[in-house]
Amino acid sequence: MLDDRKLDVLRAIVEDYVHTQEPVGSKSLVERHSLGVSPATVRNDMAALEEEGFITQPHTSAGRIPTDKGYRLFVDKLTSIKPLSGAEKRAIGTFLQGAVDLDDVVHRSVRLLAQLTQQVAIVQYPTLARSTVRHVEVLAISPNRLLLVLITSSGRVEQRVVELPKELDDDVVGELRARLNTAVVGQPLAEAANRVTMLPKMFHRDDQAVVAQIIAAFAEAVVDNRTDEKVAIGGTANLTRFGDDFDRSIKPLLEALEEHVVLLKLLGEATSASLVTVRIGHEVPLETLARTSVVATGYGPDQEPLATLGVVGPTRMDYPGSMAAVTAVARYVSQMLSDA
Amino acid sequence: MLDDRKLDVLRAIVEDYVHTQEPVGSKSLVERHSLGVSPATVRNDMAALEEEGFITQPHTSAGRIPTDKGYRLFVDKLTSIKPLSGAEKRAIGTFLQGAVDLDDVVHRSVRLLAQLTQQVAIVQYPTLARSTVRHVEVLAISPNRLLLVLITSSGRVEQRVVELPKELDDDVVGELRARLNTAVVGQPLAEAANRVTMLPKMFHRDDQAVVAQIIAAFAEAVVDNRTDEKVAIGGTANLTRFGDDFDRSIKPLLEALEEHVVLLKLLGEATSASLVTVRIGHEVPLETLARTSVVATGYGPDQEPLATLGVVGPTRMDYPGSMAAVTAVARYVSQMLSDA
DNA sequence: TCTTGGCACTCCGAGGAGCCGAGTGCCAAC
DNA sequence: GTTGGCACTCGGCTCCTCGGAGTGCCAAGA
Repeated sequence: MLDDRKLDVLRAIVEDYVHTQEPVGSKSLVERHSLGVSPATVRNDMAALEEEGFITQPHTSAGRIPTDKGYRLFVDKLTSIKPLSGAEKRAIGTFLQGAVDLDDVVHRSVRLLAQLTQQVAIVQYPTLARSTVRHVEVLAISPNRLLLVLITSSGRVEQRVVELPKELDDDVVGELRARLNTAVVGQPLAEAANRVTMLPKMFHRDDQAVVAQIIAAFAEAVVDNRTDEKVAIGGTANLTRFGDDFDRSIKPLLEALEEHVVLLKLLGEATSASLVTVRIGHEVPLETLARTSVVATGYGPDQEPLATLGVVGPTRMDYPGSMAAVTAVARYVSQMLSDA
Repeated sequence: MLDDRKLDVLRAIVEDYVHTQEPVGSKSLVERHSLGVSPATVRNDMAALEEEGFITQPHTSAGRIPTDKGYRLFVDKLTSIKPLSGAEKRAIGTFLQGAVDLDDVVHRSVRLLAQLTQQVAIVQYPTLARSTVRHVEVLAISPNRLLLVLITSSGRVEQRVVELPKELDDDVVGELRARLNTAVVGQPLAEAANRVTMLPKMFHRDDQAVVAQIIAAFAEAVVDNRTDEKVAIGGTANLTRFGDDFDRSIKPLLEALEEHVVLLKLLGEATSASLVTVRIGHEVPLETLARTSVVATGYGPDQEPLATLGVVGPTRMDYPGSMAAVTAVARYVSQMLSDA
């Protein structure tokens, strides 16, 4: 039904349309690609492809543009991730080199990704959920104020200030620190909250109320999944490059970018670090973004996907290039996290 | 030269134009405002105002629109900051209530500001430069890795991981922590770096090299002014509301929003917390943003402006409203920082 | 001297006609 | 199955017209 030449035609249409952003006709197609057949033949193939729903024409007597289904086939079957140029690889290395902390890594990654793909880039912070507690610190920063610092295996540092109803002895603070650490260090965060519930009982009766309060704050800091919701965004200026027909999609996209919760839905679950997920047009879980595609992949140290990163752009985008950039950046970042 | 009525006319023009976004003519002006004179008279005044450069007409036989100079006069002389409605005040309170840490405060502020003004909001993180050291913590998080945590009076927490060439005794770490704290607690950050230079000499000869390295990392973390450059942005989706003629300004603005360094130039120096700065059109320090205005003010605990926050929008914006929102949010945030 | 009504003039922008060209579908021939 | 030919469609460009909003100026009135 769809022989090789028809697929070639589809591929050519996608490539041309992505490049020119204009409906592509049979004549220009045979001119720009050496298909070895005449425009009339291509027209026949196009009719077949349209019949199958892979392409469509904006109006009679215009060229064809790919449908979401067409892009889908293109991504699945007709292209492979194109390797990055040496220059690009080097750019990734130098760009990410010299990041001083997790924050820095994330920020550099978004910028890099935005620049490589000329699209909007999104990088989710490594989720706390699957990482473990590396250290907990308890500090009295003033007589009736305590600072809890939680350091995770993914290099993330969470802090929380706790107001105390009464002053706490240094000894008690020290004891608390020791007990907290023995209880939770090495534990996954999900588990940590459970491990500390019994701690207050181990303190002197007079202190139990206060300690319980601190522990509660700690548990909250651990459980609180706001941390998972943290994302960095870059390349919004590229939105203007999408131009013309995509204009009306800019607003909903900008709105989505502001709502981190929505954004994470866009990115989707962190998939294995080596797989890249492509969602095209209506496959995106937001009706308002029907003309938008998302290319994303998971990343994290030791092949374990802790978070997701990716790019967002018009359905008419350079899929091979984006997929290559996304996977490459994910690989580099994962590696940096493994080292750290 | 410019009698009261002419100023009234200018005010009316600005208000109408901001409201309708269309050039305003003499007739509609007398209809919508009770100026007590005929359109012909208004026309004469308009001619005078145009002569002086306060208004202009996009083309012959169109209404008038304010020039930057006109907005300037409007902001300086013709309007006062309009008080927020009770609902808005309450919104500010509830919105900022329950912020758990500095990060949270900043993010909530920026969202709030964007929502109140329906424009793009920018909030700079409190600069470290003028705050003082509240506490320094030194933690061995693994045998040859140390974590430095720096807590500032503005509630900000900076951390830095230091790789050690050799293992350090717990005693030494403890000593280092103690010495560091006595040396720098209460000092302004700018001073802190100087205070620690002599510290390594106070340690046992064997440890001096390692300690020097740690101290260097500490000094770097303190001096490093990347922290000043941190800003939060919100309300970019509002960009699409500006519409029509502002469209071509969107791209440069988005680009500026991505470059935090540029952004800070936009916001300008942190002024006294009670003063609000307005930059109109070409007064903005970026030629590409000639159709853009910035309303900003400093904020910080105890009337001391540590950072700047504000909104960015088209020159044709609601200045009184924006000024009110900016000052109100700044006041609330400052208060929260004082409490904390 | 300022204000007002009147009047001629300008010019933008909406709406419509007409043309051009790219592109299609179909058909008959190879 | 492929190709050239041909009639047809229709969007977009240009050109034109026309109405209306708005102006500037002037002469008369307060």
